[in-house]
Amino acid sequence: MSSTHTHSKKSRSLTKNQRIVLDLLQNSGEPLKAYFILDSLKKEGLNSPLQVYRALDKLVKLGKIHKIESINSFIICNNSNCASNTAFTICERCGKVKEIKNKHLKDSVSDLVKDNQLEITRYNLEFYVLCKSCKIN
Amino acid sequence: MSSTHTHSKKSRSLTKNQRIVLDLLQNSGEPLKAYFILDSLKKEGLNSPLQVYRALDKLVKLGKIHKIESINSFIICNNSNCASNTAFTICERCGKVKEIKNKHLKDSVSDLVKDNQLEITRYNLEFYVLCKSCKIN
DNA sequence: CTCTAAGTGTTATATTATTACATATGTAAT
DNA sequence: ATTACATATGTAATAATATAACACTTAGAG
Repeated sequence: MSSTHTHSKKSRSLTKNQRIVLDLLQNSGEPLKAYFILDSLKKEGLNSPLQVYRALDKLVKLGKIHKIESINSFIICNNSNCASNTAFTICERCGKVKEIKNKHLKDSVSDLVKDNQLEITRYNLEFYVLCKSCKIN
Repeated sequence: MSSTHTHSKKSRSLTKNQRIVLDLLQNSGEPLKAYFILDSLKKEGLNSPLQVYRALDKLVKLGKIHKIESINSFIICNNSNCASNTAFTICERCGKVKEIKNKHLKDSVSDLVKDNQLEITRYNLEFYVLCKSCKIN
């Protein structure tokens, strides 16, 4: 169908499936599970787990989303360019997840990685916390 | 049966299932998957996944083993008392996993956690690396 | 001995993720 | 435009990982 709209030279533009999965994660802001994403996007035409996993894989590779390993969930990347490095806090009580934006923390990690002569290609840091509202109650 | 051997007051002694799972992980030294453990211990009398998962859960709680989230595997704890805090390197090429024993690194993490006013209850750090032998070849 | 917490054994099922294969699409080079 | 190639798609089947539910047993404290 008339594919003459402005797609210019950007081979980086996302496909339809990648787009709708990214949009959902963007709008949610929370970590979502693959099968929840599938259910949510049935009406958009997603029918099988594979369609979701393929989109997720691609988005992870592009650095647009992250996988939080310990809860098998995916979340939009809030940093402009964290590449494949991730750092999260996860509330042990309510499960709330936040990406750590703190540049100082990330720099510190980078430093201590160097100090310890680890040749790191990337890292995934999961800090379990008691979040503010859970601490109060 | 005669349970008159010296179990003294230590209610901390492991049960049979916990024991054989721990022994397997101890002897292996590598990360093992739950269903691999199940297969390996069929001859010892383990018949169902649940028996394995229950033993693993308990051993994790006791701090005797760790779960490496990103590969759904379990590994013996090499540190005397890392509680539930874990730090691993994972080779991106061969998959080899090593627990980071480096006290300096762990101290540094603790420090920067304090510096950043994160109230951490525990953490799981996964550093992806290119291990020595993979770097050479 | 009795109570209780923890562990066991088993079946069934839920959740998470991949394999395989045929088809379609986008991009670049001819 | 035609070919070639990498990437993406759609679909069905299945693999891999983990938990629920239930009846029963064991170990240790009082």
